[in-house]
Amino acid sequence: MAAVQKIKVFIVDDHYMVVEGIRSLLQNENTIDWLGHASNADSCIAFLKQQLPDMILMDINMPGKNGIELCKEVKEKYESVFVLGLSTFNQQSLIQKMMDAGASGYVLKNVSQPELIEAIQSIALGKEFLSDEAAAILRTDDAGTAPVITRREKEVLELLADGLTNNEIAEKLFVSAATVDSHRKSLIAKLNAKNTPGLIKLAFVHKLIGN
Amino acid sequence: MAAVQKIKVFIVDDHYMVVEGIRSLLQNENTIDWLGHASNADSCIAFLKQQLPDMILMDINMPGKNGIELCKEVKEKYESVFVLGLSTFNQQSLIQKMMDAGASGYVLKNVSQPELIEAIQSIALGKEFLSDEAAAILRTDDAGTAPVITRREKEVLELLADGLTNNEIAEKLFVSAATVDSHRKSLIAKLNAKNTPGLIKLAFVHKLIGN
DNA sequence: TTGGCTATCCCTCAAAAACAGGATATTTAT
DNA sequence: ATAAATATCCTGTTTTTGAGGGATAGCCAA
Repeated sequence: MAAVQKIKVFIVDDHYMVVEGIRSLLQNENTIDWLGHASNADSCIAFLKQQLPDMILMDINMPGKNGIELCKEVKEKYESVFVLGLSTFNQQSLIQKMMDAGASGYVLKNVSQPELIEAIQSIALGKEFLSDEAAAILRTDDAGTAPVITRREKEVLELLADGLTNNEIAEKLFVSAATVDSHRKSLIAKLNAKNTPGLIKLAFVHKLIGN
Repeated sequence: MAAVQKIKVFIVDDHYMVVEGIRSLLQNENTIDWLGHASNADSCIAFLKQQLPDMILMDINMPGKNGIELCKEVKEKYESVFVLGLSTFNQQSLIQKMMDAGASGYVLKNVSQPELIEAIQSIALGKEFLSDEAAAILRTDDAGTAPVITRREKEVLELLADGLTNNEIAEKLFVSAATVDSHRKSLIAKLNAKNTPGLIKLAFVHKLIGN
């Protein structure tokens, strides 16, 4: 199982201390070769034009273009490069989006050194790797709870959150108040809320609105 | 300005890679002495019973007891220990809360090595230190928007977010519905909301409730 | 000690939302 | 092509809210 060729990894993370931490976690691992790091998506893309790593460890939460978009872009242009998502957050939706974007794995930033190395080595062999916690979250999945709302419902939801009444929303969307009301009702039903204030809270909890 | 005595620092952060990163950033700095790290508030408290550092670098976002509560506890028990808050997030309310809790400084996790060292050294001299970004945020401050709500209002707010009506909340809190209503109204006034759904959104935006 | 904030309670009236039924086109997906 | 989901509109009744008021007692800080 001796490594004939080192796994060339590149890091994208806007937190220098995290980059340093990863470097430190990997520096004594002789199957892994550290190519460098970028602190944002654009630098990463620029780097890839010069040199191709085997794998990119990619933070999901970055200012500007986030990890999910960057991952998509990388996989489109450089199909052979594996991506391992890194994040502070263990949210089902994030993990799902990252995997959908073409990532081969996902680990939380509280990952241990052995687990990180295991992740990198598995992925280099073409496998998928989810940290135990991430896998658990994907399983525990709120599949049933997963709220799927329509475009129109989302519009109404946002306006409700802004404090508009049915009538005001109706005017804004050029439909009748009854229509708005029925969208509201179906939102309440879908998210299993008791009323509109409760709906707004659940919308935040489920990340349907944010900001 | 040669250091007669090294500054003894201790780290509390649940992300091992961040701990490693900080260690790496500080390891060649001979004015700083690394005492160790804890990955949660309880371990930190346990450590302090044995040895007192000059300063604790403390992550704000941790599972269990968060950095703000931990900071308060530390400052109550060990007044002389300085606390430097660390966070991914540059939110006005977080920074404010951390400083109110007794922290001597706040830096974002994307801090550079020189800035981190400068922060530690300034704080060790008894000064306050805010990273440029953090300071800017405190200034840009939504001073007018800064929502200060009372304990009772927060209780009512949370129950409203859970979808309870005035009457239901009144029963739960053993007060009259009119009382609940007046708390609700003052919340709406304080947060400058248009109605209850809008209030819930703003409560999330201002981090008065979460989850 | 005095003034301000908090928490509590009360009132009215109109507007809005919650609840409970339906109905009918138009997409969308299988 | 057909079924399911979506978007639209309707009519009721009951409950809650929003927007005005105002009042009292306790507590804390200047």
